[in-house]
Amino acid sequence: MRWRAVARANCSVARSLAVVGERWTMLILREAFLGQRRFDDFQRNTGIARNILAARLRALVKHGIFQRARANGGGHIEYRLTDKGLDLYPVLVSLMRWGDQWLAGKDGPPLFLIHRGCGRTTRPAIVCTHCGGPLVAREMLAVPRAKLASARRVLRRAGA
Amino acid sequence: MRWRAVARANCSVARSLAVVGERWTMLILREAFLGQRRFDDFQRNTGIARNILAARLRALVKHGIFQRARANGGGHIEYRLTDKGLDLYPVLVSLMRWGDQWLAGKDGPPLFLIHRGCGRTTRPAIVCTHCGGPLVAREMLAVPRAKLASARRVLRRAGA
DNA sequence: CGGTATCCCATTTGATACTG
DNA sequence: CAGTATCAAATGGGATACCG
Repeated sequence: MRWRAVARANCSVARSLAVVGERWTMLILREAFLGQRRFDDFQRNTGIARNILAARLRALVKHGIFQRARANGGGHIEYRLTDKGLDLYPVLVSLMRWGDQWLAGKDGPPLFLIHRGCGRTTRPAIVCTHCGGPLVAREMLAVPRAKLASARRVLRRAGA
Repeated sequence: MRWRAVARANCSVARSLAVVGERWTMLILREAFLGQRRFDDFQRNTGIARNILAARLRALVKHGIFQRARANGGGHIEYRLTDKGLDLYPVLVSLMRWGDQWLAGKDGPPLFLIHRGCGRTTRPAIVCTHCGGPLVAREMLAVPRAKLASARRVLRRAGA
């Protein structure tokens, strides 16, 4: 299979990767979440080549992740995260958390996240929206929509 | 900058991407989380070229994400997720959720996640470990370790 | 089954220079 | 500032065949 076919796979992971899985794209998004909005700032902070950056930004705008606009007053050009773009935050945070946990030097994580709502530094976790418990891979079952009903039956019978 | 330098960036996102950010790698991991463990199954289910798959698996083993071993009884060869590998689950789930939300066809998401613990299908979310509230990008502040103390002061003074 | 070995092509990349 | 233009070099990708 060609990589390009991945965009049309019946899998949300594959489709997402087709949009944000290219090299550099996540680092551009990182900068965006850190507050950067301008071409040259993206360029400097990531070290990406200018032509590649231009291509990535174009694609991200096309996919509705950035909105390209002039700053207030008609100043410079800005790339602002749309709602669709902002919604990628969990992906970035998950990557960061994993790196914090498994790849950090002995100084520990370089960056901390403060949750304005509660004013605390937080180590975000992914949880079950029903029971609030942390989602651990081993406790999860992935079921294609067609098999949902039967999977539920089996689980119930098993006394879960 | 060269891409290779990214692995040594002082940023957990960049470092993580250096390990799992290559093309195909996430799709291999997806298969692993769906229960696959064998070369040919990875190959068939992802459509990746065999030589590339071999290279990716080698790298993932080297990075301690897979453990390569013979199946019980000395049968075939298996790639099993280590703890480090299993810990990538949130990354995969976040990608999947974003795709579910923004890229799914009109049939809706192709795959559902059942949390064995509570027996319900769940839509995982990333939350603050302190207050339990959902983490929304706009409500977060990223602070380099060196500026942690001052950032906290400012927040407190602001009455947050 | 679980890979290697080859070979070739396509794409990506990075550097640099240029422009309105 | 926000890009284009160009171009050489590197890498990655895919198909196929082969092997223990």
